[in-house]
Amino acid sequence: MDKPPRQTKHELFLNYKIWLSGLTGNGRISDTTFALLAKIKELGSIKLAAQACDISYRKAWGDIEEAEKMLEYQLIDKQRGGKDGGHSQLTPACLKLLEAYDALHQKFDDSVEAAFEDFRKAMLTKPTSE
Amino acid sequence: MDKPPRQTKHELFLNYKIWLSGLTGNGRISDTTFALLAKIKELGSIKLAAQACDISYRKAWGDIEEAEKMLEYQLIDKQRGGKDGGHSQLTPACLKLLEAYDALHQKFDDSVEAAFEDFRKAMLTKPTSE
DNA sequence: AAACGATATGCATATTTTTACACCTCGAAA
DNA sequence: TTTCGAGGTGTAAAAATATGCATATCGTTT
Repeated sequence: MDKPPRQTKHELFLNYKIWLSGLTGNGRISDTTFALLAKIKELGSIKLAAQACDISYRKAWGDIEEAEKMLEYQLIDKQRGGKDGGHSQLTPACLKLLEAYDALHQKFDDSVEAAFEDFRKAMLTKPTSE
Repeated sequence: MDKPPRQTKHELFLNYKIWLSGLTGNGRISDTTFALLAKIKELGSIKLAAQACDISYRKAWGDIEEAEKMLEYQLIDKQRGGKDGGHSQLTPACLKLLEAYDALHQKFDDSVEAAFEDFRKAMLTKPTSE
């Protein structure tokens, strides 16, 4: 789920993770949840998306429930029943959120790139105090 | 330990965490470990620093060991024995690392501020697809 | 050489997070 | 009206993390 980290001297890598939370702090929409949403958009099913993301259906469902409770709006239009059992698709609000998050993530990547480059350079200099 | 998150519409907050890892991925130097190192620098003792950071000595020691194993160089000069029992101080290499990390974190904060502002604005617009 | 207190370490016990599994619900299509 | 398979839900098991506790080690100071 996490982006492949960047290397520096001493075989050191920088990693990061971002997530959204509500006021109370309990409840979060993590990277993995967004990945799940993206897969639901692609595959049209929570079950298939969970499999694709290599997490249990139970966790997938719980994460979505938590996110919807936190945001206080629907992320997914869920259709149950039918010969095919059912299917799911993202709500317009969810698509918007997903887009905004993707853009946010991209900006993060760029920023991290720059910041880590400075870090790498700093690690090549002598310490200011002994 | 994590920075206080920023708010947007829907009482939404952005959180993030950064950490360093080695090649294998097992082993990490987290924000809390850097905070611990900073406290050791300030207090001259792993025990006191662990108390100040509100973590167990056991965890503090484990985190340091893990970090040193990962980096393959000493972060702390540990002195055992003596009337006072012993004390610890950061190595020059650790001081350098700490400085570089602090700068990295600051740049990160600034970038996050800007990126989240864009995110917040994006969330106020209509979705591109229905 | 005895004492003191922080470093050092194993291990058993929480706590948190994730998975596994059982079982029910739904409703279009056969 | 029966069937089918995904949606939906509780709960126990498992895995990953963190904590607590006991105990040994070290070496300067007294």
